[in-house]
Amino acid sequence: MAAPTPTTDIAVLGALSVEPMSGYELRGAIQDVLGHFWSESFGQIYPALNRLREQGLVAARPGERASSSVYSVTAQGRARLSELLSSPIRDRPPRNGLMLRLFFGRHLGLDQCLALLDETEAANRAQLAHLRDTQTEVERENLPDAPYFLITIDLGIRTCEATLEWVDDARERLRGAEPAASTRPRR
Amino acid sequence: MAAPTPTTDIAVLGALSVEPMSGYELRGAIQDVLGHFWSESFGQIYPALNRLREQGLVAARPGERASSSVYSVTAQGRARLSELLSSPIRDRPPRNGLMLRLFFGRHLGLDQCLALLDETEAANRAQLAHLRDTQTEVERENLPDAPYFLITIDLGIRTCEATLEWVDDARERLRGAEPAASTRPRR
DNA sequence: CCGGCCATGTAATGTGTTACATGATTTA
DNA sequence: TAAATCATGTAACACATTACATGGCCGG
Repeated sequence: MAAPTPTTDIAVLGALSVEPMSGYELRGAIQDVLGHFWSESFGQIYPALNRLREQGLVAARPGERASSSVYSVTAQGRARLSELLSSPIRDRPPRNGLMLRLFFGRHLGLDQCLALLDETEAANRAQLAHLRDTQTEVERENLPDAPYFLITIDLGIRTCEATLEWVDDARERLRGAEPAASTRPRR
Repeated sequence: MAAPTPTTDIAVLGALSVEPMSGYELRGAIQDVLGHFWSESFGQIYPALNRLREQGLVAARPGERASSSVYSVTAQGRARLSELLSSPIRDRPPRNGLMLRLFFGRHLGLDQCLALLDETEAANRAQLAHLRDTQTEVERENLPDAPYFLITIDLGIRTCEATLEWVDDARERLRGAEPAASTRPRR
């Protein structure tokens, strides 16, 4: 029902411009490589592929498996991609659940705030490791897109690093602000 | 129509717990103070306030103006806030339009990529200045919430700083990768 | 031969913004 | 007195996820 929006088209045309693949693989590729700043679900991808095919922006050829298709970008599709990339950026307003909870953390309690910081640390360490792996892989492959891929990865890495430094600092600050709260027994 | 979700309730109850205010002021407060990580529209706020009032979580008293109400959190509301703050975080998957465009920046062209970096720099400088102002203000007011407010502001500042450093680096990298493209006259 | 992955697709549902409608109050 | 701001609220729309449904293929 929901006609996918132009932004989904950018992700789909862009990913297919790097390498032709099936809708299923497309989802995986977007998750793996663009996962730290983008996401697409099957509910968006399949309708988008069909629509883009009807518009002549992608071409489908039978895949190895009977039920699968391999999609590739047509010349028109490349033109459309350039056009879409120039279109104004309209991001949804931010909604960061972690920050919201920490902001009102006084009502949550010190222990739970520290637990949130622990989770954040773990998530960012994992993310950082994944980004470094991807970085190494991209550097090895020597694609024409490499400089562009690498700067986006670099921002991800810097953001993770800044967040990890912040976690350490935030922990100390919260412990300092309410020294006895976490160890005080309930009377 | 759309029943506001629990996350809106956190923002509304949390903001009102700091200081009672009208729905209109609530929007402004969320924009000013939580704006770098959260957002609520009137279409969410007003239905939420009415629902929370029916549930006895907030109380409304007439404001200075005839058509306005000042909402404050009740004891039940405070309990509910603590509960909501402990609920699992379910963020929407990320969708960063800038990163998406830079990732496929080869199809956009060097000049437009550099323009995107310029916009990013300007936006982050402005954001950083605003965060520093807010930081100073919070430190001056000496609220019990201050430590929690300050750590969220600090993450914002660190993220801006990291992004600004990244912009410089990204510019150099892109210029180095396609040295002649930006100055080459069209034949 | 069965569990898990590959593969496609649709319908229902949730979530949230934008646009619209209305009117009081303040300020220039 | 006109424009801007304060103030509340609803309806329509846009966007995306989740759940569901279906079936082929492969390895153990």
